[in-house]
Amino acid sequence: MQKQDYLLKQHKLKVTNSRVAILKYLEDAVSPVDSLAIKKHLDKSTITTNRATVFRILNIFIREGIVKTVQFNEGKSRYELTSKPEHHHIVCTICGDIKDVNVCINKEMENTIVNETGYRINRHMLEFTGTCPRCS
Amino acid sequence: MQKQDYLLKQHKLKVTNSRVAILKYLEDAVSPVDSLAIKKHLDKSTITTNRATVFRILNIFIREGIVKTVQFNEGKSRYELTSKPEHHHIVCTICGDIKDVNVCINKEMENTIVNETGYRINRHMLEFTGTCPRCS
DNA sequence: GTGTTTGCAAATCATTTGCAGCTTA
DNA sequence: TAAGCTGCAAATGATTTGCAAACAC
Repeated sequence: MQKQDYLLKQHKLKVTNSRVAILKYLEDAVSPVDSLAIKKHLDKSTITTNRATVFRILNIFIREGIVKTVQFNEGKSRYELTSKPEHHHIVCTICGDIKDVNVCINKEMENTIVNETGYRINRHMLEFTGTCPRCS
Repeated sequence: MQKQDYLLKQHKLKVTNSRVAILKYLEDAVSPVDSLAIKKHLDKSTITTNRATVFRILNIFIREGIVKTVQFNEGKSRYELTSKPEHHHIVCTICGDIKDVNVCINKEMENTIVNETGYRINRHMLEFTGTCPRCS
């Protein structure tokens, strides 16, 4: 039994080719991928999946907390595994390349916000925009 | 001459009712608004504007650097004036309420990223998610 | 076997575009 | 008047949904 099968079973989800393949693809992805990239990847393999199915699978994964979305002002969502170590992204405004960055917000900052707004904080998201070495 | 007229002229844009009204609405907005909220606001006044026109105006303002977009994983864009002092947002996952927060990334952090990735940084975006005092 | 998934086609939602008529400068 | 705007309707692109057939367990 593959580890993807195991993860699916843990969440009481049926093990299907598309789901396993999508999980594998997300594990290998070096940056958040969009639904079309997932679809194209599957098309290259023996597994043919419908676009609607890709979205349905992704939404189930999101509901289960396996996947989360990121949006980079592209008018579409990108998806990545929540199990990836916490990180943020920097996007090249010229070529669209996305890299992970490992800086993070400190507790002190969060406390300031809690005091300022009265909100309880669950998550935060940090995104940088700039030009990559090649495009600079 | 109103200050909105002046701003439009500075950018060599013709002064029209819709443009002035959208600028005013954005000035009064306490958090980023979406295209529909803008349209509804205009409908309540004497100015009737087409949805397409709202988008066209917003895109011109973005091109001119008067307005910028923010996205909160809602599948749509929100808009705010770039002239607002630099700030970030915290979004309530329950009621969707959005508040400004005033913490910011420090230089040190940016330097770390520059060294780590080789990217040149133009902008950054910080977003917190949590529950507002009322929903907590 | 039965409840879950999937494919397909149609629907929806945000946003964009072509074109003809109207307005601002 | 001319370039720049706008309305309208149709196009686009991402995502969702209804329904009937196929599949996992």
